[in-house]
Amino acid sequence: MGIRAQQKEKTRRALVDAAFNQLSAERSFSSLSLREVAREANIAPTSFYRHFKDMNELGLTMVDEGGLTLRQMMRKGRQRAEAGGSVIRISVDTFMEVLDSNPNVFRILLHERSGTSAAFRAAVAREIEHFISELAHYTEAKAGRTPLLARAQAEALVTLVFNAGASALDMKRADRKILADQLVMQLRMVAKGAEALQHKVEQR
Amino acid sequence: MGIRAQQKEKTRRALVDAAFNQLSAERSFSSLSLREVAREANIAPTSFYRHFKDMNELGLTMVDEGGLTLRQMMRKGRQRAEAGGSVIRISVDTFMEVLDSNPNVFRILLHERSGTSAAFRAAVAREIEHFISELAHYTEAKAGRTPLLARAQAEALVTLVFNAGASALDMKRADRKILADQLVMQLRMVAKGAEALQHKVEQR
DNA sequence: CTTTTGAGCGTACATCTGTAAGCTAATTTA
DNA sequence: TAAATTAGCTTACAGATGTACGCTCAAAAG
Repeated sequence: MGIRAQQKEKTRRALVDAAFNQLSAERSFSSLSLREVAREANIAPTSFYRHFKDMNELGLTMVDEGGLTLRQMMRKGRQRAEAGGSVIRISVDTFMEVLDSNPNVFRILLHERSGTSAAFRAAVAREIEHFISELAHYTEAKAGRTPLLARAQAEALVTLVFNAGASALDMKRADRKILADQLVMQLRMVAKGAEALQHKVEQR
Repeated sequence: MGIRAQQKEKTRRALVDAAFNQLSAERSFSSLSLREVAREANIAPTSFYRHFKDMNELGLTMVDEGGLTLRQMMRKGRQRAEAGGSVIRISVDTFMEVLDSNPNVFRILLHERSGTSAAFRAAVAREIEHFISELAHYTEAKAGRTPLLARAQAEALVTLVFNAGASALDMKRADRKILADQLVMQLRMVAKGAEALQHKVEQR
């Protein structure tokens, strides 16, 4: 890569990082202005356009990147689980750790999931869909679920985890522990319930 | 009520209604400006302040009002269920009807739940808490659940319903039907699972 | 070495925002 | 009836925003 392309990539990263850094509990992506992001990245407002068509394009980039980050971290967690222990417990713990170390990555997904841009909502839905289908295949294989049941179960699990994540963002460490315990209980409910429904189907 | 107070109330309603009307899939409350709302309500921008301290105060009013509306409609649905039939099925159907007739009421709750204002998030959480505790008491009484279990179950149910509601907002009637069926399945999972966990506790 | 390219900059402008100040006119109070 | 209150208005201003336009100057291409 030439010097020029290298520098451009660096600036692009500065823009993405600047935007991520400006996210917080009080600041959503859609409330960021092009000028603010450019300022934080130390470039002139108009130079922004050398990298992204508009703020929308930057935001979608962030959603994609965020989804990828999240999935990679969860995958690492699953590897830990294969060494033994409750899959549910370990997955929840991993998720909470991700939340702790990358809150803004989670924030943009969480917020834009119910945001005002159809493109953003679709992008987030796509990321979440990755989680769901990965999980559905897992339970279909490991627990021998009907595809329909596996899908419903996976979706319920992901929904509960995501939702708990949203609550956790506003909490201190101690309260998160309680939340995590309750989440584990809820996930077990779904697992047990799916099993019961599965048996019902098999009895016919 | 004097003529003056009556007119004032009328204008206040016009403001609230104007704000609700401007909400849509592409427009969240936080993206509305004071001037826009005033324009839609046919008053001068500065007259807004005769009714609300700022947009925040209007928004919190809307959240409270919206939560109340939602609860009232769900209560009516529960009365229908007492005449016989699956509580889960009827509740889901009622919820979908509410969504269809008052999408913007649901939108503000949904969006501000993960919004950037702590006050809004707290207000929405309070409204949701009403649903959860009502439901928890119900299952504690009807199904004899442990308080802890009842709480976790109720929270899971409400989470799943709310989340399905969010997805439904983007769907056409036919797809909503499928979604509703899957939601019913998920709610049954949770109910069955909670039952199973309850038995486990009782066996000791 | 000469030419082309393009990242980043400064200036400029039209538009929108929240809200301060002070007026009007109708209702309410005394 | 006279005085006080107040909902709503007009005017005004400072600040922020997105982005069009044209320049510079270092890197890349030839």
